[in-house]
Amino acid sequence: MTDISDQDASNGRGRLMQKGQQTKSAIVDAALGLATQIGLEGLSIGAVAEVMQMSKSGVFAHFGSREELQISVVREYHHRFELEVFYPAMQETRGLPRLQALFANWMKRTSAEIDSGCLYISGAAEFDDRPGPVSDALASSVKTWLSALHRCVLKAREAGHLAANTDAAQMSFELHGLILALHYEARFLKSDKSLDRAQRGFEHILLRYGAPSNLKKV
Amino acid sequence: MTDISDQDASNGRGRLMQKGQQTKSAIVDAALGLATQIGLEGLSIGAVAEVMQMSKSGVFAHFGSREELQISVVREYHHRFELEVFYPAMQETRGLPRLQALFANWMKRTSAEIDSGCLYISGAAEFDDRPGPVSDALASSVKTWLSALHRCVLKAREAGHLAANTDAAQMSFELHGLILALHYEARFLKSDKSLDRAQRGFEHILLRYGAPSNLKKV
DNA sequence: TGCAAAATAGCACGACCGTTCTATTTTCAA
DNA sequence: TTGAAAATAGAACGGTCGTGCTATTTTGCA
Repeated sequence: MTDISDQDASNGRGRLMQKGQQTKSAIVDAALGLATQIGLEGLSIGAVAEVMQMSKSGVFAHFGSREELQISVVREYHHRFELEVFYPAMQETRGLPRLQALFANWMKRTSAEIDSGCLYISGAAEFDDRPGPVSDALASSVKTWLSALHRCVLKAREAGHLAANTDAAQMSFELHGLILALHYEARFLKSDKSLDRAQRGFEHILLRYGAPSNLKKV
Repeated sequence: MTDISDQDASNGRGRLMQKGQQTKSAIVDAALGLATQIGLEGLSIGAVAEVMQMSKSGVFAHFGSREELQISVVREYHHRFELEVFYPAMQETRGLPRLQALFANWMKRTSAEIDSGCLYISGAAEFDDRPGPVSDALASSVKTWLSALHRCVLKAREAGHLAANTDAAQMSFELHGLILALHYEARFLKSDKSLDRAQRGFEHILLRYGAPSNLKKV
C-alpha cells in the first residue's frame, strides 16, 4: 500500500476506485467534517472511527499516523476551496470582474462556513506556534490561495481597472482583513450584519484603489 | 512557595494579599503564559503545575475545575488588555487623536503578541462553536472592547473629526479586520510587512471616513 | 474458483487528562 | 505559642488518546 498521493483517486473521473481508496476518501470526508467543527488539533482517530462506524485501528491503518490524517484533511479542504472559490471565478473575464467574483465566492464560502468553520482561519490560530508538517501543509495551502488573489489584483491593475499605482499586496492584505472580520464577527460574535459589512468594505477598498464607480454589482 | 510573584502582593487595592491569593495570582500568570502559546483549549492543569513546580492537586484546589482556571485566564487577559491598550489611549484628547492612539496601541499589542499569541483571536477560533462559560467570558471581554472602540469612533464623528455620515459600526468592522489580518499574516505566515500594511490600511480608512489629511502621525 | 494481498478488527500498552479523596504541611490570628 | 483553618501534596480512578501487534475478514486478480 502506497502512503500518500492517491492524488485524484478518481472522485469525479470515470475510473473506479478500489475499496480501500473509497473508504479512505470517506474517512477524509468525515474527518474534514469533524475538523471544521472541533478543530484540526481536536481531531481524534477515535471520533472519526465512531462516525465511520469502524474500529480505531481500521481508520488508523489508512494513514499510519494522526498527523497524516490531519494533512489529508488539509489537502481535501484545499481541493474544495479551489472548487468553490477559485475555479468558478476564473471563468469571469480577467481584471475587475474576476476579482469581484473571487471575493464574492470567498465571502460566500466564509459565511456558508458560519456553521461549520473555516480551516484556514481556525487552523492558523491552532498552528501558529506549533511548527511541523501539518502547519506546513496549512500554510502552503493558504499561501497558494493568497498569491492567487494577489495575481488577480495585479491583472486588474494591468487591465486598467485599478489605479496604476495600486499596491497589490496592500490591497490583498486589506481584502484578507475583511474576510477575517466577517468570519470572526459572524461566527464567534453571532453578528448577522457581518456579511453586509464585508461587502461594503469591499466597495470602499475598490473605490480607494481607483475602480470605476459604475461597478457591475455581483 | 519560593520565588514566583512576590511582585506586588497587593491586588490593586491597598490590602495585602494572603499567601493563597498570591499563589493563585501567580498560577493565573503562568496559565496565561501557557494559554497564549498552546491555546486556551490546550491548557492543562498538569502543565501549569509543572511550570509552577507544584502538584496538580495543589493547582486544582485554587479553582475547583479546569473551566474556572480558563475563565480566570480570560479575565486576567482582559485586565492586561485594558491596561495596555485602553487606558493609555483615554489620556489622549477625545476624538481622532484618541482613536489613533487606540488603534496604535492595539496594533502594538497585536504585533508584540506575534511571539505569544492573542487570546481574543485564538480563543475565538477555538470556542466559536463550543458554547459554555469559557466562551461566554471570552465573548463578553471581546464585546466590551469592541464597543469601546465603537464609542470612540462615535466621539470622533461628534467632534467633527470624521464625516458626519460616518457609519461607526462599519468603520469599526474595517478596523477590526486590519488587526485580524495583521495577526494572521504576521503570526502564521511570518510576514514582516504586516505591521506596515495595517498602519497604511488604517490611514486609508481614515481618509475614506473624511478625516483631515493633515493627520498628526502617531 | 482459489489464493495472495489488502483491509479491517480486537486487544493491549503507556501517557496524559480532570477530578476526588485523604494526609500532611504551612499560615495566621488569638 | 498554640490551634484551627488554609494550602498543598500524594495517590488513585476512570477516561481518552495515539500507536503497535496479531488475528480475521474481505477483496480482486490469476
